[in-house]
Amino acid sequence: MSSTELIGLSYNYVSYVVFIYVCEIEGALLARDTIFLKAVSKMFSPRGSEMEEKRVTSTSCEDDFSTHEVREVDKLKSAKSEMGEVKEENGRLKMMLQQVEKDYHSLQLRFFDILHKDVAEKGVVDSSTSHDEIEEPEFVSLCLGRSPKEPKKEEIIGNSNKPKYKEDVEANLTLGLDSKHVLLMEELVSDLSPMNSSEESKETEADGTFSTNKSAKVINLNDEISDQMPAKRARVSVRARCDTPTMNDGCQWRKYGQKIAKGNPCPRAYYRCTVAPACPVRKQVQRCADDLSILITTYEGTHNHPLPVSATAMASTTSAAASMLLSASSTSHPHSSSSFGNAPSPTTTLQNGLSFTHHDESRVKQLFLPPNHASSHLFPTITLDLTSSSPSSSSTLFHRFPSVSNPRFSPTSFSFCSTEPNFIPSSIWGKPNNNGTNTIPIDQKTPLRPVIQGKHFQEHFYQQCLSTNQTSSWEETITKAINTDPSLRSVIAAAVSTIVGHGSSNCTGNLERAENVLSSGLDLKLGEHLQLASSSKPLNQNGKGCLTDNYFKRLSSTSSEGGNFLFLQPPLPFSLSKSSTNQINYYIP
DNA sequence: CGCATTTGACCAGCGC
DNA sequence: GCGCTGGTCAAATGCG
Repeated sequence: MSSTELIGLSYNYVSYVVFIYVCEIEGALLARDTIFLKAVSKMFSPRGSEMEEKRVTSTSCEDDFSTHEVREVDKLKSAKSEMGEVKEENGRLKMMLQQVEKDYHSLQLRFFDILHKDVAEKGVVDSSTSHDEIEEPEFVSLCLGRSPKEPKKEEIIGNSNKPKYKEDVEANLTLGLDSKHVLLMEELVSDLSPMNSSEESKETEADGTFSTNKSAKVINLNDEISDQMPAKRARVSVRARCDTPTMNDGCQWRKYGQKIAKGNPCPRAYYRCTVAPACPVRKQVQRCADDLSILITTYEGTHNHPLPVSATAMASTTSAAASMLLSASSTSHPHSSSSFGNAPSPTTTLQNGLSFTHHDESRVKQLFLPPNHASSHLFPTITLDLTSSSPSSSSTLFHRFPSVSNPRFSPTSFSFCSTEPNFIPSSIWGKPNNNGTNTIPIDQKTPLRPVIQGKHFQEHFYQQCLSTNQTSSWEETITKAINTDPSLRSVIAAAVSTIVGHGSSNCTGNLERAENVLSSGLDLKLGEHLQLASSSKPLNQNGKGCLTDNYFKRLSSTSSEGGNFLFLQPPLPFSLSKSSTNQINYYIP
């Protein structure tokens, strides 16, 4: 693994941390606001005028009154002091938030710096490298599965150097649940829908309309964002062992065609999403020719409607994969596009999560053809391999799709390892109904994306992530990866120390502490974190916030208790494996 | 009867 | 230009 990938991994990792961190602080700020308002309302409550009345009417009982008045004045004073404390706390939290953002930004810059250096070095080696692609600043998409940004989007932001993420966070320093806040949260959630990084489908554009429900406004905002996305349409292909005709991903599909595709005796079925009438999302389902127990599902398009909760796991997974594919396709072409298909070429492949690998063509040709061979000429395709069970079965870990005729988009493969033959938890994709189709109704009680607001979003968001019940594998994967690779640990430790280190001037100490945190096991207690992040009672009995303190204690603690490092899990576990080739992967048995 | 699926026809893109 | 292939359409069919 090159330094770039290493930094990329840590950058991605740290992005999760920062996101959670910011959410924590925002939650704390909201809580402080509540206290502040309470204090103010206490001051101007009817009891105040009641006190005035008493002052006038109870002149005959001056002793009683004076006692009572003193009591009320004391209360007023305590309320004022409380208000002052809250204000101070607010200020501190704001400062901390700004510091985190600053550190995050500097980390980002460092990452880009290293990345550029790395690419430049490779550019020297490979003279055929396209400079345009080197300069393409789409690495940002590594963050939280976000999509690459377009200059147009940056123009809107107003500062091309400032990440949108930061801008949004800054917008939320107003502490209000205003539209900006909703937009931020909405954007974050919308990134979890499949293929949001891809452009809106032709159908949607042709229709020019969206659903007329109350979510239309927010969806249009998303559409505005997706309209700014690059004109690439990524496809996400999921390979999974599945006995049923289709994999239940939580969405509702209608079959509209079936074909016998070349190179595979098994027919390919075509489905379109029917959750919303005009939803442009399609999927293709085909059995693997080599192993009939493996079902290959290829998703394409962007949902233009809120997703059922049961569909979010798959949606977020495919979205993240697509984002990484799109960013990788823009950043890796210097290596992949030059000679792929003709000579043993160092084809960049996102394999087993975040590592890169190189294949020669002879190997590539042994692997199966993609279900969408022809379309892969047009669209970049990423494969999430959910079938592998061990690193030794490397032939099934990744499958390069030979896109010889058009090397522009080298299909990319992710691999998710599992020890169970049919490991996809029913909690994620549910169970197919009798006829094998997916007819999971949208839970009407579940708040859909457009109505998720502010703090409630956080809870909802985390709950959704938690509901995927995939905590352990990803935690274990990352934990083990970090434990087994000292260099990775160092890089992440450095990144983490950048974030948590602002409280101390001792950078070395921070680094050391962060390394200790990492080596102590990175026991990622998402449940605990949820408690923290979504707690409706972030204050202790004194009315002072303990949330942030707890957070920092947890973050900096090196005790064996674990829970010392918190971050958001991705929707599905990205397993990392170590193979014998020149790539460095991480594998969790 | 309504809805979902099946299946042959049609179209577009690509390579030769 | 022709043939191949993937993708979609829509009438026919099946099912509850």
